[in-house]
Formats: sequence, C-alpha cells, structure tokens
Amino acid sequence: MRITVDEESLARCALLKEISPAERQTILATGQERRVMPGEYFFHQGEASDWLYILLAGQVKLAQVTEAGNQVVIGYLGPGGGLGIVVALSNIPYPLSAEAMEPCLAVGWEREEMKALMRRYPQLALNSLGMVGERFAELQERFRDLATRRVEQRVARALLRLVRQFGKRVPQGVLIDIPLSRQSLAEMTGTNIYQVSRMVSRWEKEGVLQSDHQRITILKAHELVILGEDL
Amino acid sequence: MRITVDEESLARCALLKEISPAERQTILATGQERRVMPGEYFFHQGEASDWLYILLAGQVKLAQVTEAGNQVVIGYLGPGGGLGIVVALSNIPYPLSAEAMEPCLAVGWEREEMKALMRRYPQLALNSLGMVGERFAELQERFRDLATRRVEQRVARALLRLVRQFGKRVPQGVLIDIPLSRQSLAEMTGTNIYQVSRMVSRWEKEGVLQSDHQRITILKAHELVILGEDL
DNA sequence: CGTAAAATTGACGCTAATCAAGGTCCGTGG
DNA sequence: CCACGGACCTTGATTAGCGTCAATTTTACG
Repeated sequence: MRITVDEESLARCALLKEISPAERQTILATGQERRVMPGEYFFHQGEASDWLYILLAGQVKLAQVTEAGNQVVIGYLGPGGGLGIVVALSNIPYPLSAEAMEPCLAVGWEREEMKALMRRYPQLALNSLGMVGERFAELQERFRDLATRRVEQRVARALLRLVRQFGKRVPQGVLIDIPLSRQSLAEMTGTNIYQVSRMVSRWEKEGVLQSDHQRITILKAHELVILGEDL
Repeated sequence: MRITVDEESLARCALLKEISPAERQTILATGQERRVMPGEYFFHQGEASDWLYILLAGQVKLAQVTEAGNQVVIGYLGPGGGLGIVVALSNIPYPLSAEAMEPCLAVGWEREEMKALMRRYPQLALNSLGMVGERFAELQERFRDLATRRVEQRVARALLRLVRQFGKRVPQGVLIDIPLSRQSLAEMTGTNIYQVSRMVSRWEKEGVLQSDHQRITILKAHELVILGEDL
C-alpha cells in the first residue's frame, strides 16, 4: 500500500514517532488504506475488535450507545489519532463505535499483523501504550467530572477541552472547529439538549461565547475556566 | 531481587503470561520488591509517574481526589494487578492515588528500565497493552453508567462488579471480600453515603443482600441485575 | 417557498444532594 | 465491667438541581 501523505504528518503521528523512516515505510506497507465517508462507521460497538487504525485525515466521533438508545460521546479524534488501539490487543469487542464526521483516510492493520509488527518493532508497542495512557487519563478526568460536578461546570469544561483539541484562533476569540450540535454537547456531558441550550444561550447573552450554525466560538475562555471550577 | 512467590501466581499474572520462566526471572530480577502497609500509598495523584508495579499480594484502592476534597474511587486491584501501568509510558503524572488496604507486596520497575525491558521482550509490552485495554473498557462502561443511569442502578451495578472481582461463595450467597464502607460505595458511584445507606438498607429488608460490619453478601444477584437495568 | 431538523424557552415534577439528629458498634481506659 | 469517644451508619425533612414535556421559533436545504 502507498499512503500519499507527507512525511511530516506521519512523523507527527504518535504511533510512529521515534521510528526510522525506513521502518515506518515497512510498517505502513503492511497496513491497508481505508476511506470512510461522513456518517459511515469504521466499526460499531460490540463487533470483534479485529482491526485498528491510524487516522490520517478527517474527524471521527467515538460514542457508545446504551440499551435504551442513548448515545454517550467518549471523544473526538483528528489526524494522527488511533482507532481501536486501546482494545485491539485484548480479546474484547470494540467498546464503542467510531463514526466519520468528515471524509476520512486511515491506515488499518489486522490485529495479529499488528501484534507481529509490535514484536518486531517494540517501539510501536511503546508508542501505543503512550497513546492509550493519555486517553485513559483524560477519560478518568471526565469520569471524575461526571461524579462530582454540576451540569453547568461539566459543560463549561467540555467546551474548554474541545478548545484545546480543536481550537482555531480567529479575530474574536477561539473557534471550536468541528460541527458541534447541542445534542453532542449533551452526550459528552451526561445531560440533555435542554440544559445545554439554556446554558449556551445564557453564556451567549453574557458575551462568554458566540454560537452560530453548529459552530461555537469562545470569546472569554477565562470565564469558562471559572465556571468550570467549584465556586 | 528474589520474590518468594510461587510460580503459579506469577503465571496467572497478566503482565507475565506467555513469557518463558527464564525470561520471567530476568524481568523480575530487574525489579525491586516493595512492601506497603494498609493506609500507606504506592503513589499519590499528581506525582511524576516514575515507577510501575505489579501487585503480588494484598488489595489496593485506586482513587482520585478533587480540589474540593471529594474522593472518586476508580477501582480496586488484587494480586496480579498492575499499578501505574497505564501512564508509566506516557510522560504524564499519576492521575490517581494508589492506597494499600491490606499489607501489600509488589514488584516495581523504574520507568526507563521497564521501557528497556519492553524493547527486549516485546511480549511484555503486548501484555501491558492488553491489561490497559481491559481497564479502559471497564472505565468506559462506568463512565456510561454515570452519564445515563440513576443512582439506584449505578449502586446495583457497582455491587455486581465487585462480586465479579472479589466474590467468594459462602453458604447464603456471594460475599464481597473486601472492607466496603458506604463511603467507598458512594465514591464509586458518584453519589453520597446517604443515598447508598438508604438503598442498602432497603435491599437488606427485601432480602437481596446482607450487610454486616463493612462486609456485604449478595443473596439474590439476579435481583440486582434487574435493578441495574433500565426498567 | 416549504419541510424537516435543530434549538429555544417556560412550566412542572421527580431525583438526589444536603442538613440535622440520633443510633450502633467497637476499642480504650477508668 | 461499664463508661466514654470516635467511626460508621441510619433515617426523616427540606430543597436545589435537573430531567422531562409541550409549545414555539429558528435554521438548513431541497
């Protein structure tokens, strides 16, 4: 397989760092290219976790669905992010679904193949552990938020996390550069669209942020920081 | 270092599985024995994650503390469990504290040493990834619980998880064989001791379980399963 | 221009957090 | 042996926070 992506973006990818370009090529050659269109899925929760991917382009939403049909958004991934890395090495099914939000390009490896690669290039395994560790720490932080903070604080903090991950500087402030519905915000923070709508409206009135067509721009991040703390 | 623990229990340890006894000895020889008494800590949240451990004997509680001083219990570990495995490979501080609940014996490795071992024995890294993956999936399940279920359901499900992990068959049912205060149950489920107390009392009246001196015995697990689902 | 999806807003009622008061169990020391 | 203090637990009353429903408005898009 030939991935037509510049070296630079591959070097930035956490999975392939500290691996020589030659080895990188060998590793990529073993993988398969996969393109996924918006609304389609890389995989669904509950399926056997036979493949893992590195996202090269596009945005992906990671979400769980409960028996009652409620979605819970675990997070978003951008280029360089890993899909299924967490579980591909344990024999458990995917614990969540990965949905493309934009046209996506990824490299995928079959589980056993990746195991073989990792045995051959241990740095690959170390990098995976690093990636998983960071994701784990973040999930733990969000778990704590859910266990101890009120809805307003959780929404404020969710926005700040999104700023960190997808923030683009614009004249007025920082734009969260993904399509972000009230629904998604609610699913990230364990509440419903009504509460989220109320808060966003109020913050907009107060000049803290600006909401327009599924795009939110943060004008006064420091205000959100304060709101996110326990008073 | 010589660990005076039988081969059998080492073979059961997820980190060392599929590793030859000879290699296992080399790996263990590189580690350092550490004993920790009840109430003492392997490490505290926020410290540099320079060490990782495999627990050989004893029980450990993993918990976060919020700025407001509230604890959030992430989980418990028994023999064979890994401490700090999740983050020891990423350069982030420990995201939680690990407190011994019984006299504990563990083997510890310094981060760079473990990296070297993993490069030499890639199976070690694969095993770590497997362990982390399982823990990740469980945390995600609990995250979803917190986001979508009511307190009663969460407490019921927490008890069922504890049964799976620490259940010992006794004549009347299944004993959860760790000291389990109302406080800890509350900290596991994102609520407070009052709610937990009410529920446990009610379930005791209904004959679902039996509570006595920080020990809980489940008499009718199927009832708890039903309570844990959405009606 | 019309339809559907997304967002808003107010009203209502339930869930769960909080507060207060008292109880039980246990080890320690008089 | 019994009294005392502390940790842990229980229970009721109160209230704040939040989820839910209904009605309406706004926005996207064919």
